[in-house]
Amino acid sequence: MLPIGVLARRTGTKVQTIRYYEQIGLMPEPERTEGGQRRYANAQLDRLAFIRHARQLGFSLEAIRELLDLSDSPERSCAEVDAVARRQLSEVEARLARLEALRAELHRMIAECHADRVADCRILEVLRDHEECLSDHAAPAP
Amino acid sequence: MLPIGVLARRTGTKVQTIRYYEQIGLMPEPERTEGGQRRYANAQLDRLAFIRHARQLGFSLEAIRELLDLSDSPERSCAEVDAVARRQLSEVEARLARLEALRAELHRMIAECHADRVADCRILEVLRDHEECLSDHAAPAP
DNA sequence: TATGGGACCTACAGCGGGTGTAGCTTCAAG
DNA sequence: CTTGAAGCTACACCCGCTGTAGGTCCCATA
Repeated sequence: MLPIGVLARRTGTKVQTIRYYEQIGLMPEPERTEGGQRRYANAQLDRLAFIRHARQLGFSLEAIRELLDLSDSPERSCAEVDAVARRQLSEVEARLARLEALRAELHRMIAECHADRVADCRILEVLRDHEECLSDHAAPAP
Repeated sequence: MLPIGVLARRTGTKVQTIRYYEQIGLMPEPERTEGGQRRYANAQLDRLAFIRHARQLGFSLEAIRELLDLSDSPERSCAEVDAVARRQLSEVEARLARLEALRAELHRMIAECHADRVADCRILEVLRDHEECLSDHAAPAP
């Protein structure tokens, strides 16, 4: 039975984050010592590792909740898991596309500026005047 | 003198967002009618357009504050403006790199899964077991 | 000039996904 | 038995907004 700090170290999570996951129902309430401290079984360690890994891949906590639910019913079709992963992939691809447009615009802005004084700075000019901007870029990555 | 709603429409900003910018000191306090409603001059319209455009390019409100300050002193060197833009560019590039790694991993996960049942799903397996993962990916885009 | 209804006002709560702090209590090694 | 690290709860805060409640103002039309 592991105390929360060990769980934290082994999964690269902050202690507060683990308590936060418990609060939002992503981690189950663990056993407690007589003094009220949390003690985790190995299953909880695995679950937390799963959560962290999915977070690193950019899955939202809601998507992770869904994946965990699915993973608890091993006889069901894995098409749903596939769908969650594909959705995540297309979100990542959308963000990539937006960021690539931003990179291009920033590049252009910077390359165009050969001024010395702020008054003649192309960068500020482009920011001031949307017309000078090539893309009508979408919002930045969330 | 424009009421807040007109400013909002012309810059594609929500009314609440403009009030929020005022609250955090990014937009100046405008004049008011006798009844207490905000009335903006054209300079404020330009300033808001600048802010929105910079936001679309992914600049943080802090960076925008810096750019606005710089743009208020036209005799200064524009090297500082350049630095802010380059910083933004490298942040965008870092996010791009991370997202590209994530995309590759998600692709691989999805491609490898030919299972029917959740029990044999490769996607969940990879998520469960970090060792199966190629990259030791950084955190997702913030 | 009265009225109606859209636009405006303030104040505050909430989103996601945590992080940080204060002020305690508990655990375990020496 | 002491001590200090680690744990506990409760709450505030980060960013960048967005939404809501409950009220007030403005101005075009009748």
